[in-house]
Amino acid sequence: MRYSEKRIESILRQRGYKITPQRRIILGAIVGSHEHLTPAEIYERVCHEHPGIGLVTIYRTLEILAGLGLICEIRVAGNCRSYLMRRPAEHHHHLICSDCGTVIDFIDCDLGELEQRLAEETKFKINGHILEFIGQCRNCRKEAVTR
Amino acid sequence: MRYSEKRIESILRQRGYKITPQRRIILGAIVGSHEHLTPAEIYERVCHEHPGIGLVTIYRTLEILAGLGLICEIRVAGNCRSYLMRRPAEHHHHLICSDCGTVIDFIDCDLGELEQRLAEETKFKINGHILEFIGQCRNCRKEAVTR
DNA sequence: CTGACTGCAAATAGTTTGCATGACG
DNA sequence: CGTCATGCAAACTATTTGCAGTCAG
Repeated sequence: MRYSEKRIESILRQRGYKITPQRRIILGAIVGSHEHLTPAEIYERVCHEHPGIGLVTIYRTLEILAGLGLICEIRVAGNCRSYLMRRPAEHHHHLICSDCGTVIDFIDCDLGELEQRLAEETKFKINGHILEFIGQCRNCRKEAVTR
Repeated sequence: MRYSEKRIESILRQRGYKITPQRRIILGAIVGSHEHLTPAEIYERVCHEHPGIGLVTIYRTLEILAGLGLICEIRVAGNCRSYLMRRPAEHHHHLICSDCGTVIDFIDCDLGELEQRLAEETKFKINGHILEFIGQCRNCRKEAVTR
């Protein structure tokens, strides 16, 4: 259950954003990938189809999409962010390999009770949460052993 | 339950690191604060006591301390990291205000079962997790209303 | 003494902004 | 056609690295 490209375009149009070839191409790259992509990675992929596209445009497009909640932004080790198609309603989390950077998604977590308690104690209005497990994936475990 | 300055110095010495005045001052700043501090914030605080100390030295010291697990590194919105005294054994998490950046710590979470299930399913060796709730703190909620 | 540490300056990485040109609607 | 979007260049922020001088042990 992810938004289709068409669906996203229509949402953008509704909000008054224009559908430009660049935005189409960027969207295509994100929709067509199940991985997390950094702006730079998207840039590389997209250069083939549309040389001359600016990295800046990618940053700006990602910002809009993330602002509308159509993609989700995560922050991984190092200093860069990475974006991923959001699976709407399907709130999800990440399991990240600290060695190779592989990211696996999972959806269930049961934090409602904790969230409610925290909200009461702190008077925060809680809008969401980030849950990431960090570890070593199977491959990296093997390598670590044989090394 | 946090490490004392003395304790940290002795750990550093054990590992072959030298105890320099700069490291003492940096340590003092972290130990003396219950907030999360970015390298730049530490720099500012420390400048008064020791003008001429280099931001670089702070980065390098924080790297060592985090590497030894004596402080913990978090990544907040924006592109910067921030460090905090670690409370050893007292695994903790964050509640972050998306408006003003305030960070509140909390310690309990009950993810053991989920962690175990994920480990089985993915064959990861899970070493830890990051759990952060994002929301608006009481003050920022008020401001948002009156604005 | 000597290797580890410091601080400067410069390099790097990621991201943002100003601005003139271009194109969607 | 007006307004928003693009792409270049330059600015900015956070962080890292090279190097020569300095100091803890």
